[in-house]
Amino acid sequence: MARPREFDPEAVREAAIRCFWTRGYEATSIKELLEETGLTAASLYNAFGDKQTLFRIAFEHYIETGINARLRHFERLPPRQAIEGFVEDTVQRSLGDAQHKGCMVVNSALELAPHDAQVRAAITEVFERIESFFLRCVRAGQVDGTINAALSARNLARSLTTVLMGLRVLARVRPEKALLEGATAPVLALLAPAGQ
Amino acid sequence: MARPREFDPEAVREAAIRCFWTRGYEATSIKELLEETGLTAASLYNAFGDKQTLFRIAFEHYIETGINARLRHFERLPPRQAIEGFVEDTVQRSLGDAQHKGCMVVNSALELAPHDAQVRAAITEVFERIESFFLRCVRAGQVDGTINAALSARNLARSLTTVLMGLRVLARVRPEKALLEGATAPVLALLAPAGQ
DNA sequence: GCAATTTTATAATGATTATTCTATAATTCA
DNA sequence: TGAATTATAGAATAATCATTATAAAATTGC
Repeated sequence: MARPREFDPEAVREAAIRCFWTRGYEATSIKELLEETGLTAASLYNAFGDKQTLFRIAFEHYIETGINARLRHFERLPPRQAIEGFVEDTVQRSLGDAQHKGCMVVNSALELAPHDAQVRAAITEVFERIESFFLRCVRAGQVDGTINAALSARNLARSLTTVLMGLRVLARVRPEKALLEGATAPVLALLAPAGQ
Repeated sequence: MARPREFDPEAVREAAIRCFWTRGYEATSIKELLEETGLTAASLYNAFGDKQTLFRIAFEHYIETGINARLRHFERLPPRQAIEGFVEDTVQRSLGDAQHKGCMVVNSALELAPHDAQVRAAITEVFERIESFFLRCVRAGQVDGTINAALSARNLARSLTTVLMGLRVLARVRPEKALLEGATAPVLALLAPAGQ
């Protein structure tokens, strides 16, 4: 019933993710977004509202593809392997991240969460989802004997979540293999049943 | 030999720390700094150079008082207590931080380190200092029998450092006592010698 | 008290910020 | 084909950004 848009909204969303992920929210200007997306200001505002709305759209999609999809993937593995796999995958991603972009959720947790209730709510949800992923794995592993049943499952899950966040911080400054792998080793070793 | 300045440079530095700590570098405007310090633009630029220089001065002082002084304090305790004390102190600080400002070093690690080599160098130094504090404590504790000697001291130190960073991230979003204390418990329990 | 020097206050600077206005182009339904 | 609708391009907007120019004020050594 009207002129069709010339751009692909998904490609624009991906370009927005690249911008906000690399520089953060404040440091990304509309000008940069226009250059990266190839849109004009009018098209971007017409299609996405304002900068804040575009960020939220990009952020939600990052959470879905960068966090939720990964959790669903590792959740299918046996519990001990699911935990190790998710942690090791995070280390690998950090080491392979040539631009040191880190994790967009962790970055936003520091830049935006304290001053933006909506972003904080989204991040809280992510953190709780990661914690409960670990919690389910630990409990299942304690049942099938692959994880030490003497430890508090809840605290272990929280500790694993915390290590994950800490890795993302360290990696933005010192993305060194020995450091990141060394940091995870004692916590992963802690999972081992008492006998072994 | 000339007109004396009317302001106290140390008070200005403290005001700058408050601004940059609360909002970060980019989000803090010169206007805010002038309001918080009570200075005029001419005075601030005359005395401190530009925004970047003022940040560096504030940041260096934060590192000295907020990190180095604390490390020196806990370093005097017996090794196991030094580790536990430093970690628990960090948890307490996070819980008592009504504005959720977090740690200025961790905040800057994400906002500035990837794009500012000088800041990255300062933060790398801090992270290495924390790691070597933990390393000295772990080794001493393994010698005096208060820490499990079967574990890799280097990896334990790295793990403790990582947990510390992770706490600062979590606390900016979910500053809950049970969460932060629960997250540290397994790693601190890990230190216990095999017998106990 | 005067010259020299530095700090102040005020205003102005040019650049960049996010956002919107105007007009034209491209489509669909009738 | 024409009316309605939406997308585009390009320029304009007002606000804010960090920084500096100008000139008056306050001190010291002489």
